[in-house]
Amino acid sequence: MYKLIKTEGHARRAEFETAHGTVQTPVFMNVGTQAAIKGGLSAEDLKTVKCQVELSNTYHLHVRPGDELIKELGGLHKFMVWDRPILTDSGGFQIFSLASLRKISEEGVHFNSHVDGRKIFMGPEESMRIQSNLGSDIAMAFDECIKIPSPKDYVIKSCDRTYRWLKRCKEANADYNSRDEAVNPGQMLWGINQGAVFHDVRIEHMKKIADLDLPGYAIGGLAVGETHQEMYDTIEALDEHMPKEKPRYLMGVGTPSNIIEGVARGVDFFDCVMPARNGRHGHLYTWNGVINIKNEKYMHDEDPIDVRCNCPVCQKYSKAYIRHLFKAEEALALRFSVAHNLYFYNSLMQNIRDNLDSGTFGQFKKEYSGILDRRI
RNA sequence: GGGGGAAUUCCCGAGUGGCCAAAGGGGACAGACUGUAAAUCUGCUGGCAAUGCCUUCGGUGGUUCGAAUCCACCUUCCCCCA
Repeated sequence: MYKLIKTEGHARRAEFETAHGTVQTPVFMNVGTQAAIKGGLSAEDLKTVKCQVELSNTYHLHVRPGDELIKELGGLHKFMVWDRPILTDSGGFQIFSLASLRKISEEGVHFNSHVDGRKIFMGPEESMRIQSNLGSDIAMAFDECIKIPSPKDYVIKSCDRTYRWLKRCKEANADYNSRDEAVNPGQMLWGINQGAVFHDVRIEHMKKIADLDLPGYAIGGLAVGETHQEMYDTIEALDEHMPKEKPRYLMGVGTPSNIIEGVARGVDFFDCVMPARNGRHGHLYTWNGVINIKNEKYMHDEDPIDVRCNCPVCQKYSKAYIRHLFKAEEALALRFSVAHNLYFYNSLMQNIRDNLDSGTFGQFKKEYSGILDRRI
C-alpha cells in the first residue's frame, strides 16, 4: 500500500494506494470540512488546483446534513462528486475546538451541537459508523486533541483513554466496513498519536498504537499553542518509533515552512485550513512570502498575485482587480483567492516531490523554509 | 411674500453650559488566523516637541471663569402656508 520511492535524509518520497487511486507523497490534503471548500470551490475546482486528496469532517457532516442521508445518496464521493481519495477527520479535533460545548467520559463525548444546541453523543463506535456511512477512503481514529499547555498528568490520562478508544475504533471500523451495505469496503483506519509536547508520553503512546498494526499513523495535537521548534522536536522524537513502512500524517499543519520542515522529518501527509481561511481573509501565498491583497499598495498593481504562479487566477487577473473584489465584498474575491492559495500549496508539494526525486530537497528546503511564511 | 426646521470631526448621526477631540454606525487604514462554530475577529481613524498643548462642531460677533451647546446677524439647505 505504502511504496517508498526515495529518501533524502529523513524525508520520504512515496506513493500510497487507496480505493480511489494512488496518492503521490508528500501530499497536502485540501480541507472541505462540510463537503465543500469554503470560499466557493467545488470538487471540480479542486481538480483545477491540482488537489490529490480531499478532507471532510465527521462531526460536521453528522450534524448537517447527516451521515445516514449521505449514505442513502451513495456516499460522500458521489454526493460531492469527487472520485479521488477522501480522508475524514474523526471529530476528535472538535473535542478541542468546541471545548466549551462538550463533556468527555470514558464512553465518548457529549456535544451540544454548535448549530442548534441539540445533544450529540460521539464515541469511537459512533465516529466509525459515521465515517463508514460517509465512505471515505481513510477514516481517522476518534481521539482527543489535547490543548497545549495541559498538565502532564491530564495528558497521560487522556492518551490512555485515546488508546482505549483506538482499540474500539479498530474493532468498529472492521465491523462496519465488512457489512454488505458498506459504502466503501476498502476504507482503512489510521491511528493518531497524542501527548502534547511531552516526548516520553508521545513515545510510549506511539509504541502502543503501532502495535495495533494500522495502515497509517498520524501525529495529532500539534500546532495548537506550542512553538514551531517544540513541534519540530516532537516530530523528531517520534521518528524512530513510527512504522517506517506506513504513511505518516501530521494533522492540521501548517504553514508552508511547517510543511517543508515536516517533510524533512519524515512526514508524508499534511492538511491545514490556512490556505483556504487566509485566502478568504485576503492573505495570499507567493514564492516570496505572504501578501495581504487588501493593502492599499496593490490598488494600482497590474501584475498577478505571483508572476511565478501557474494557477488559473494568476494567468489572467491582476492584484488591483482582486483587491477591488475584496473591497467591494464580491464572492469572486474569495473564490479566486482560495483557488490561488490551494494551487500554491499543491504546487509547493509538487516542488517538494520533484526535489526529492532529483535529490535536491535539502537545497530546496534551504532556499524556501522560512521565507514562504514571511509577510511582505 | 409669511411661518417653521436644520447645518457636528471622511460620510451618516448622538450630543442643549464644564465629565467633549466629541457616543454609535459606515467607510478608510492595518493586524490576527495551523485535523474550520471563522466571507470571522481585533486594532486604529484631527495635529503635535504628546500624563500636556494646539486646531475643530456652517460664518462673523457677543454673553460667560468656561460655548458644539446660550444670544444677534449673515450664508446655505429642507418643510408648510399663500
